[in-house]
Amino acid sequence: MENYQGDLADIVRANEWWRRRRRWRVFRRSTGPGMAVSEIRFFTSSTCQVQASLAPTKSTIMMTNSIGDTATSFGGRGGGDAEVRRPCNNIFSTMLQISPNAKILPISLCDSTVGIKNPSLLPNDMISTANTSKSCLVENSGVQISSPRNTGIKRRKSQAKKVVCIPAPAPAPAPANSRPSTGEVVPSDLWAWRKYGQKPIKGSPYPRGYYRCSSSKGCSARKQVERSRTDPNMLVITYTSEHNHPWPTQRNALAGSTRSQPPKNNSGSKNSSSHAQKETTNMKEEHKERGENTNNVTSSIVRTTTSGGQAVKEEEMELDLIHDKQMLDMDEEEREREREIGLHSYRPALPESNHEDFFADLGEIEADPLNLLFTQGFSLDSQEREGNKALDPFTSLFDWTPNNTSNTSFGDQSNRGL
DNA sequence: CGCGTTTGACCCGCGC
DNA sequence: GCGCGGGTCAAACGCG
Repeated sequence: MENYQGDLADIVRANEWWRRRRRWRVFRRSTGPGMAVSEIRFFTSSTCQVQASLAPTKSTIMMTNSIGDTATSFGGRGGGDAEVRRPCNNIFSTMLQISPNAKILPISLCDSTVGIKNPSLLPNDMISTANTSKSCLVENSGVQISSPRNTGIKRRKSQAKKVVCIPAPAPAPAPANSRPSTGEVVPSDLWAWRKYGQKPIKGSPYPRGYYRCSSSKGCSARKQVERSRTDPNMLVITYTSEHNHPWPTQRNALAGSTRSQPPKNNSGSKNSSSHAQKETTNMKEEHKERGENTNNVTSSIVRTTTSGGQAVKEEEMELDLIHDKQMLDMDEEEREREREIGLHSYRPALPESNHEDFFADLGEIEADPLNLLFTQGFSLDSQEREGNKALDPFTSLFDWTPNNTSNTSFGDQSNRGL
């Protein structure tokens, strides 16, 4: 019960994030690169309140919620006012809207000082507070880079890396019929990862898991997963190296995801489009069986420690890929609604220089099963979702209200071992 | 058989 | 030089 509020916040925070990503895409296309987010933090709950007051020389937005989390601030220039207050009776209902007159300086979402592409654009106080973000608190100094011991490349050298904070799924109890799990419950992403090690980290009660990409042989991409020592509710995922292969159109059969899931209620479908859905269905059922309070949602608060913007681009691609697919899957009416909303909302921006390449690259990305995972929840209105629950148990994950939070789940889509 | 996790051992960079 | 701590390897084993 202690995690209750935090989990709710996680869900809504994730919702906000995904919402924003979707809108931003529309927004960028409709208004050009003039407006971008300078800094944002989300502390939301069942009731979201967003206020924006944008003075000619400085803008400030305050967000408050019903559980006492506060304070989102933006800095920048421009004029205009915006105020949005709407109840979050559904996690998809919350949106942050800002006057189109607002002009906000561009940096990446949840960047810390090391991630801000152009810190000079930010007020000093904002830079300093970025490091204290409750929702994205990472120990920058703790990130170290590894390289194969036989490559001759020295370890701990600075190297492209990305640090992603997500709300940590509730630790999954080890299944009775298997070896106990000692690792994290890692939300799936679009790649297939194979765990190759785990180490206890000094000063942290939580071990760090080491994963490498198993989507393609020879891919040097790696990631480390650990709970934030400062905020155990957050998972810190550090990506290192780049994938040297295209996006997997289908995740490797069992890669880091479903092996432990109880199986086979045999819808029989083995096609790729049902894969993610199958995963989440299984995981949800698993949680149901355990009677867990599973409110966690995969969120995405991204920060990068690279300077060239490449890593950011990749991360944004990962996430926007999902959005794009969502857009494709939306019916026309929904898309129209998205466009309208998009004109009055904003989302974090990529570094200005990457806009063109970024969108160009998007075209090369293929659909991924995970898209479907999100698409269901985002593209249907509540009535439609209600009607689809029977077909897609996962859909109900997103049909969140303050009254039914005890049976939703999202985060625990990785296997038992993590 | 292929792919996954687990886990102890080993390697290596870094600080003292 | 030495010890510590983090990163990786690889054997053992599970699962489909």
